[in-house]
Amino acid sequence: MAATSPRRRDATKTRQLLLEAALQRFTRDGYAATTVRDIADDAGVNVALISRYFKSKEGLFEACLTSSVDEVRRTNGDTPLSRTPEAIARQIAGPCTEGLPHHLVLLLRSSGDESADRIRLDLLRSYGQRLSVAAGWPEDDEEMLLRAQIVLAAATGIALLRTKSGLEPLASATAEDLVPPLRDLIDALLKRP
Amino acid sequence: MAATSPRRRDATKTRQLLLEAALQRFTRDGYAATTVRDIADDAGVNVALISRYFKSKEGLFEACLTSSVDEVRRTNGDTPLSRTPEAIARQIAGPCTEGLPHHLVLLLRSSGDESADRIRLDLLRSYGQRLSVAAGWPEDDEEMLLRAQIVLAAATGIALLRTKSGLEPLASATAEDLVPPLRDLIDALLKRP
DNA sequence: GTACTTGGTAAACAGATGTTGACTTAAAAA
DNA sequence: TTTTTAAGTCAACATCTGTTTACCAAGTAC
Repeated sequence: MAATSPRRRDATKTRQLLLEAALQRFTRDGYAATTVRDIADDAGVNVALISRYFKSKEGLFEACLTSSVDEVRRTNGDTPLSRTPEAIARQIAGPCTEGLPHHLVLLLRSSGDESADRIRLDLLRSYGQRLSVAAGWPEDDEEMLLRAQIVLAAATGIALLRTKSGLEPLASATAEDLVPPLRDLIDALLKRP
Repeated sequence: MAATSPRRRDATKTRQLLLEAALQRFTRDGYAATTVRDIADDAGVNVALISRYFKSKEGLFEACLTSSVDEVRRTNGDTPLSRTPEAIARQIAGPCTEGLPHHLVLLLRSSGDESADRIRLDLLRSYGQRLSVAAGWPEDDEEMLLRAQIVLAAATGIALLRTKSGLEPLASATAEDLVPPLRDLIDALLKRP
């Protein structure tokens, strides 16, 4: 089957549609406030297909989470510290204007499921460590790890506050607006003396 | 009725019990994931009393929100900038060890209700403004207001990450651990040149 | 003690929600 | 064309959730 002739019935395509719709809903409204019927309607497919392709609502949530984790890893993978403020600013500010979901915000959503929580924790931990190391600190420096995690927390907090409350001027600040303060923040927390 | 001889049937007392239980649940699990039966069980009272004393689940949530807003206003009311890091650190770190709810985290919870969202937004806005002014900036400085709101976002992000994910060392950092990085963060974002 | 007010309880309700199984139909294989 | 496989639909289910109503009982006033 050539990629140019799309089947009218395409399992992978509808799976993708469901994943994207779920990503948006879960990120914006959280796990509990989102119904499978909402997601299915957004995707324009039948509700029963969620159970078919993802086994359950929780399965779909986990799929969203891993997809989001991959995206974050891919986007901010090997950014040097000097470019971290821009990377974070783009991560925070970019999606809001493009209608895409905030990957960082999804990381704060919880289904109460244990395996989902582990996925989330793994990313947060490794990302914090990467940040600390990128700043030029030894891997086992607990104090700097704490500071790196505070940077992470700040980034997620900003992303969340932007989407949840229309707090101005934060809510509609552009990536360019966010870079200078983020640079100050990151420098203050991670810069070597 | 003397305060020393508690009535076995005390409306204000059970109202308070419900409020405290709800505060804890809403803060920890969010609005949608919390059921009125959970709250009633925690408080050790009948479910129907929620509708009686707070009209509805949303009414109870709003009561929690205003109570939390008052608490935040009372605690961090007129703190000068020099003592802000300690105040925030205590706000973030204190409750976690005492089993009390994180007022900052509740501010990120949403019921989808409009009036609740306005309460939340009002506090965030005024708090951001107060922070900017406390740092010695004119009230209408948009750029500094943005920076103040980023401080606010960082604080809430930290509080949220501490409660939601067991991200170490952030999750079990004491108030004393948090003060130095928070001071660096606040100084970097708000200090006059 | 009796009447009355009020705090509390229990059961039932209507609607929503996640999930399942039987059925239909489009596409591919024969 | 006929058969077979897979994608999608539909309706029902069991359960959960917020709310209401009717009822009970403790405390107060008479």
